[in-house]
Amino acid sequence: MTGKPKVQPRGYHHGDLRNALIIAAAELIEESGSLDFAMIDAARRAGVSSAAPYRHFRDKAALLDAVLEFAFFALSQEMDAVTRNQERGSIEAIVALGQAYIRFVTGHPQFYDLMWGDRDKRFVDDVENELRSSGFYLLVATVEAWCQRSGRDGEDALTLSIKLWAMAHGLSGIAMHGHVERFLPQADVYSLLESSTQTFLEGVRRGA
Amino acid sequence: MTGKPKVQPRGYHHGDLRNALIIAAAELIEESGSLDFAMIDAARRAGVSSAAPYRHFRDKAALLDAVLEFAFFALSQEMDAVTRNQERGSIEAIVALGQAYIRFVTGHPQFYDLMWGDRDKRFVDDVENELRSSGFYLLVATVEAWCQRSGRDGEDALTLSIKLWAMAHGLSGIAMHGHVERFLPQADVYSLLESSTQTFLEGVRRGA
DNA sequence: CATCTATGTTATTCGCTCTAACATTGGTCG
DNA sequence: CGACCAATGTTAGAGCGAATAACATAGATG
Repeated sequence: MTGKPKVQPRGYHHGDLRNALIIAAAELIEESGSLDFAMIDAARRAGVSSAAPYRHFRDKAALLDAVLEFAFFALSQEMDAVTRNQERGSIEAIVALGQAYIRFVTGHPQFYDLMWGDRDKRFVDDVENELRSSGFYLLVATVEAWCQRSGRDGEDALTLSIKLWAMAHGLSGIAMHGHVERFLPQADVYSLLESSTQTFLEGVRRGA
Repeated sequence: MTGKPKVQPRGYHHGDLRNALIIAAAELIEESGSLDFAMIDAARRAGVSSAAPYRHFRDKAALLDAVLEFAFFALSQEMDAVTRNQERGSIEAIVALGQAYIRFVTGHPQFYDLMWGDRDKRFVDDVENELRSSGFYLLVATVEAWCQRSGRDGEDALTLSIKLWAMAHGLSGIAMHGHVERFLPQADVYSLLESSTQTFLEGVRRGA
């Protein structure tokens, strides 16, 4: 997280316990497929006692928040990577962003639960907002470019982006719960997003 | 749930404890805004001891499943009610269904967490699928009617319905997390859905 | 090198889920 | 009609995990 190199001090003091705990928690979440891991297991995995984590995190929710921050960072990284291979302002670029979103979210269902689960438990701090926005504004910029290229300068790129985000987000959730398989066994969620996006943007072009 | 009348037996045996617990749990979830209620509180609220619930539910997850079933039932009821006031096969009918979905989901965020949270904890039984489908097939029927009216008989109503569901579902989640307020303070989620739907269906009409 | 603070440990408390063993009662069948 | 028994309730308590308190160690700093 902080970029410090991983070392093996093995002394009384761990040296990088905070990050070790975040990684341990993320692993436990990934392995169990649930957010209900035991604090003591994360501690054990990091090689410390059950009380040690509380020097770095006020409580379990705080550790989960750190994992959440990590997840948002990873997501925005992947979205960022994807835009590099796409022509600026093309429909393909917009589709690729949505597909990256779906790929990340369905590939890490536990992170999805963290990111979109219970709202109240989470202190929606600046970091989260910033990271979340960084991914979102990538989409906004792409949509703005598309508007210009399509001669629809008057269009509100922000509103359009929210709607496109909703499409990708909605399809992710539906796919993750197996509803795509259930109702459209022959379809896959990535092509659903592609055709949805094309249909929608065609509607925008037509001024609807 | 079972339709039995609510009575006041007040004896050693409760008489309708199973339903009383479901209601108590739903209330606690609603009040606390979280799924982490204590089993003993639900029991207390129903007027029984802490062990009594386990005669009716194997564990807490089973009680949550019952609440989930109730939530799906309530959702499909609301969607059903909405179609009655709409012209069959109109865009308005489709929009109204989506808005009912959003209204239910954002109005009961805790139910949303139940319905769309952790997948593994939940035994996805037939009842859930049936109820979930009953709401979904309401949409499918409406979309089919719209296709006919719009002279687009060849269109796959099922695929279209999944995409429309995704729009409503995605907007719900985004709105619930305050992102609509954050990014589009002057907008509201219901009109976003309306314009999204219109744009999308215009794209479909154009054959995109 | 003395000390101070960050970070770790062990021991413990507390709350909650779930089970065990026992109690009550309403329905059923001789 | 009355004896039984299955369903449904009760109290007691085991066991787990979160969080805290009191104590220990060591790495940094003057």
